[in-house]
Amino acid sequence: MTVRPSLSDIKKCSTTYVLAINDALNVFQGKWKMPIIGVLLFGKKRFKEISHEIPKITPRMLSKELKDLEANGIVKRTVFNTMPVKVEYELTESGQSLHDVLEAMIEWGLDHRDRNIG
Amino acid sequence: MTVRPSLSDIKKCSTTYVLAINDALNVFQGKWKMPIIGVLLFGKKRFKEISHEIPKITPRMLSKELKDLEANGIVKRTVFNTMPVKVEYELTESGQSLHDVLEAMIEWGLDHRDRNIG
DNA sequence: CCGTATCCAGCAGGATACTG
DNA sequence: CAGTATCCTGCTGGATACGG
Repeated sequence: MTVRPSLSDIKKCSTTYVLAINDALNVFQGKWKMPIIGVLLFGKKRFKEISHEIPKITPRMLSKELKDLEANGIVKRTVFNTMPVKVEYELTESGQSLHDVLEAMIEWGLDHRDRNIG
Repeated sequence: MTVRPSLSDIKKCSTTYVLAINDALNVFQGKWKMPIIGVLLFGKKRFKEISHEIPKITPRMLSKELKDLEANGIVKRTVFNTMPVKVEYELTESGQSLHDVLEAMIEWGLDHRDRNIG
């Protein structure tokens, strides 16, 4: 287990965390990547299943985003030579570790909506 | 304090959290918003100060992003009628509550870099 | 079932110069 | 100091149709 300075301790080296933020953003920025990761946090899924759980995503975008995520080591793709073909997507360790980020985002999203409506 | 289902409990209503994710993304998506919020988490700052702590950001982008954040209730802008003019930016309550999201992102960014290098 | 190909609009964001 | 104005490029992402 690595000991890491907390946010309030890195005041002095202010650009350090800006780089880390950019690393994170480069990986999951965009309209669809986080929703995809969110779906895959529940386990392996096939292309059609992911597509079905994310409203309005087109096959073009889903395909493209899955490739990006695979290239960044977030998602693993497995092809089964059955007939017809079966393809499964699952999160790598890196991908699974995005759980905390995603949960923080969801929590904040719900709170923010509460604040701006109720 | 509101009781909220954890990520693993909302499996059944799968689209609920997709909406929350989108709420969050709509607010802080983009190359500069999170870095700006990160800087402001350390306290009130003037335009020039923010600009100085975020490498490579142009005044055009900083101005635009600050306006967006203000419109979304994340940032508060205060003008002092001194000579020359002084303007201070600070986070609202909503903005401050992004602390957890940001810290999760930073933590993940550092870990991800470790994994892909060391 | 699991995608690709093609086309296209809109916007994010950079460069540069200028203003109250 | 705190921004605006203008111009421009490339990416993001939607629509639609087709292929292995």
